[in-house]
Amino acid sequence: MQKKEAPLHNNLAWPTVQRLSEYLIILEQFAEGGREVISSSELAEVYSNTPSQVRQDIFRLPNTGRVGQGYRIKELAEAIRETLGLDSVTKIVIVGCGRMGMTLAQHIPFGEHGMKLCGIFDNDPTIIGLEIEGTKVEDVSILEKKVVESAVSMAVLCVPASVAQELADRLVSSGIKGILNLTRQRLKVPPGIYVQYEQIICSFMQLAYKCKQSPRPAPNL
Amino acid sequence: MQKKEAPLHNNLAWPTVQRLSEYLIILEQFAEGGREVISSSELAEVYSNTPSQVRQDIFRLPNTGRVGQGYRIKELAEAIRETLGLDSVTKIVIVGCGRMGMTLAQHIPFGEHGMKLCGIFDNDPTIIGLEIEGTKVEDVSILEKKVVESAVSMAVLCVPASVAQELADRLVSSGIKGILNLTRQRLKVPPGIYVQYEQIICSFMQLAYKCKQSPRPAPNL
DNA sequence: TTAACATTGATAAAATTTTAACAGCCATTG
DNA sequence: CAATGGCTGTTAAAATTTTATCAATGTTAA
Repeated sequence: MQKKEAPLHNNLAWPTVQRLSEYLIILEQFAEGGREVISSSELAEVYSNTPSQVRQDIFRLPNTGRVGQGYRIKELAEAIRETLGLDSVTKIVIVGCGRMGMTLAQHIPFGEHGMKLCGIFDNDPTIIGLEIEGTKVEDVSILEKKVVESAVSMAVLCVPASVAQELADRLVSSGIKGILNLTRQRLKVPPGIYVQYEQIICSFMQLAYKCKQSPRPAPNL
Repeated sequence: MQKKEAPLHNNLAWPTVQRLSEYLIILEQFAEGGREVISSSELAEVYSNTPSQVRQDIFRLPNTGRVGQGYRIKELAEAIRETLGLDSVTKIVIVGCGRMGMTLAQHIPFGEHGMKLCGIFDNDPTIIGLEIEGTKVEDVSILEKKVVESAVSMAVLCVPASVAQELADRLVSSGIKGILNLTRQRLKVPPGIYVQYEQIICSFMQLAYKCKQSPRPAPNL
């Protein structure tokens, strides 16, 4: 069976993109553990979906698995990175260094995923100047200057909701391409600019819905 | 036009549940601002989808909008809360009070969304005893006892990946129903227990994919 | 060498989700 | 009071996404 040529303009379905990013995390962990090969059914087991869906997701990738053998973990991970656009460095800034911004700055292994943290900005004089994970917090007044200078392409927005739109506008006018929005403010941006909303409270609500489907089980200690 | 009776066993499509939780945040903001009524097209505009989809999502809710008038914001919000299971109090614990756990404890307005934070647990003696937003951090060794006692139904997991599965097991055996997992460890849980994964790094990757679709625009200052 | 086995790549069918269309209702206006 | 306009509830069609199926292929064992 011959693998069809990968289409040049690879347009993946959004649910597929979401799963691929999660597969990548799983693959990286397997790789750390020294595993070299994984089958679609094993990945499906860990991810809690079906082998068929895993194969369908991987099907669009440039990579080739080995029929009868499974996938080389490193090759597959690389193929996912490439497809997601993580093979070349993505420059990022964090806007708002309150509790959440600071936590993200310290918590997220940007470097491990093809991203480079190029700046952290805040307007609080007691925070400006602090060094977090090797990056100094700068005054938000020089945000535009820095974003343009470094040609930053993505921003994380962790400011109070009341100023979120204003800062989004400033980021957009500085040429930013995507915003990861952790505020509860919906943002209005021009076409071609992408906003990804990340509201943990919504995840709670969604989990609450799942939990409602059946009664709480008895403890089993 | 007569509204059909709401089906008793209201089973919503998952994408619908996701959107409803986000609509709720938007509605709450409009309500704060003093607005009383909203139309499907207005909500669609803010959310960036279509009026048709908004109406389709709302269609399954027990609530009734007013034909020709739009939706009463408070009624609609209440209907969403009810449907999502946020009308009765959901008891929650936070497991792991490192940087992320602490940030969540301080950052998330549990009370405003029908949830009650019933405990924060860690194993670090320098952290145990701290009081965060009115809740004392307790020793994780009494986790099971507390979860059973208070009949807690959801947990947030913010521990190192290496101990995530172990703690998930302990939570499950204590009768927990749902886990919001912020670690990068995939969890294995029995059927009927729900895990919601929340990996910010994945949101970054997904945003990177969106951004890859078109080139970075020129700044426009 | 040949047969048995495991597992992918690919396609087709099934299921789900989104979009479109419109009748009916309420408020408002002339 | 009738006509107009705006917007929902509902259904049907279209599009997308998931699942099922199976031929093809490399590996291993007899």
